[in-house]
Amino acid sequence: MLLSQTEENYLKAIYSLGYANSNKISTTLISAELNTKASSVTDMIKKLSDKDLVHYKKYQGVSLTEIGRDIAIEIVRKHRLWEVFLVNKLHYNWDEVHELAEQLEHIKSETLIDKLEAFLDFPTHDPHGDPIPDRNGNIEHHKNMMLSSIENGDSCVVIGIKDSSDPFLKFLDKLHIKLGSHLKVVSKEPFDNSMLVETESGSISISYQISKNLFVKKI
Amino acid sequence: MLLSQTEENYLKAIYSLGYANSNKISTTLISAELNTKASSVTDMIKKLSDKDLVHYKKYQGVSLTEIGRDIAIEIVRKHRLWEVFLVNKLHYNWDEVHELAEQLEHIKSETLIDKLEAFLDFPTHDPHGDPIPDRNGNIEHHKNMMLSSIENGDSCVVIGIKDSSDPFLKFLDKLHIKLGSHLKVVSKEPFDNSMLVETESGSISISYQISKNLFVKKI
DNA sequence: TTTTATATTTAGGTTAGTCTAAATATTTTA
DNA sequence: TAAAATATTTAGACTAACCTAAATATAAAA
Repeated sequence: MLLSQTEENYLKAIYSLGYANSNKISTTLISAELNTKASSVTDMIKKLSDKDLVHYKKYQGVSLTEIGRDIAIEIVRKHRLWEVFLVNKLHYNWDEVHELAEQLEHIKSETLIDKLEAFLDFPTHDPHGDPIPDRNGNIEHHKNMMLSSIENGDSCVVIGIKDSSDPFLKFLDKLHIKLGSHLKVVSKEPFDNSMLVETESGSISISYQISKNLFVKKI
Repeated sequence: MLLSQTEENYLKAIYSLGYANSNKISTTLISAELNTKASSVTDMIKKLSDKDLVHYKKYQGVSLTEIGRDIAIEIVRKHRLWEVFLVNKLHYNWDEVHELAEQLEHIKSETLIDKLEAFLDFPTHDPHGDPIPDRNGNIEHHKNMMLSSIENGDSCVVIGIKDSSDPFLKFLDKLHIKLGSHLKVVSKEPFDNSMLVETESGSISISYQISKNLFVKKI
């Protein structure tokens, strides 16, 4: 199945939207994700449906077929492995790599990605803590524990970022919070759900906005 | 100047055709190089001319402007650095990397290629012996000495391949000839211009076809 | 449950890059 | 140098991916 970059981007968008939302994805959601118009999405969806990559009934939204999902996961795999390359080998910062990986993920080759994976020593997670699917499309599920759900007095390690947008990552840099950072919840403020947190470099106040976008593991 | 992949490919084609041929490149030559029709080339040339990337007068052929050549050289730089990455880091064979580099050379980034170059320890030549332009577009000129011009009894080292096509590279592999190989010309056959050559792994007969596609340095 | 608001699809148009076929230049050959 | 061959350009058409505006379907509110 030889797909255009655009087709691949649609599949990826439907895949990632399927996580946050139910299984049926609306035309408008996709158009928002891809910065296109709803009518363009309808066009493309018909095409993808003809190729049996999505299930589609007029006005009922879309979902990925098995083949469609396999392809989407492969693109995610490529994206995340390239991100590891850019950060670990070329020394980019974690907030600089997304756009570049969006380009690199579309490079077509039977062998490239497996060779890259070996070269990188089979990493399991990308620089934002997101799991990297293996070559068969198996992908670890994020345990859904956010910093916001940690109780007073408990400690945890940051293992992932939910919102990997540029400004959020830059903000975390400023707070000296990164993957692997140890955090101890000192107190929580019921009024605005903010929390006082002890980090390696001192105590800081963290808003609810932030705390519900950090994946953590209790220790 | 934000160019499409197609535009970049036209510039690259004109640049590399300009080497073998005179400075004015014909429509037909370009169409042969890019596997398109002459009429398509005319269309694109007008577009590139409007952008001041080529000099063009109807029926007179094209040549690159200074800007056009700068861009072409940058693409060549990207292509060759990616080839080094694929061979040195991902352990591809030298005959497997061209197509992949054709894709990778179009990745758009202000910083990527310089970081890649540093990561590769500033290589000066790609896996086929072609010189890598520096970031200012300076590129070493191949001294034009081919194996075919070496005299009886003289020795040389292979420093480059003129025709880097897949079958030719595979053939060299079979003869155990690679960059750095030492060759001694034992005798030349005036009839068909073939030559008897001593290599590290024995004596072989080399056709004129082959000998005029190998760049060498006398030792 | 009817009306209103919103979402989705259809119809028709645009641009980049390609094509074929026809028209026009240039070059070669006689 | 005139005729024939070849090269180049123009004209008109196609596809992918997008758009706007209008039409239709679904969902929400009165």
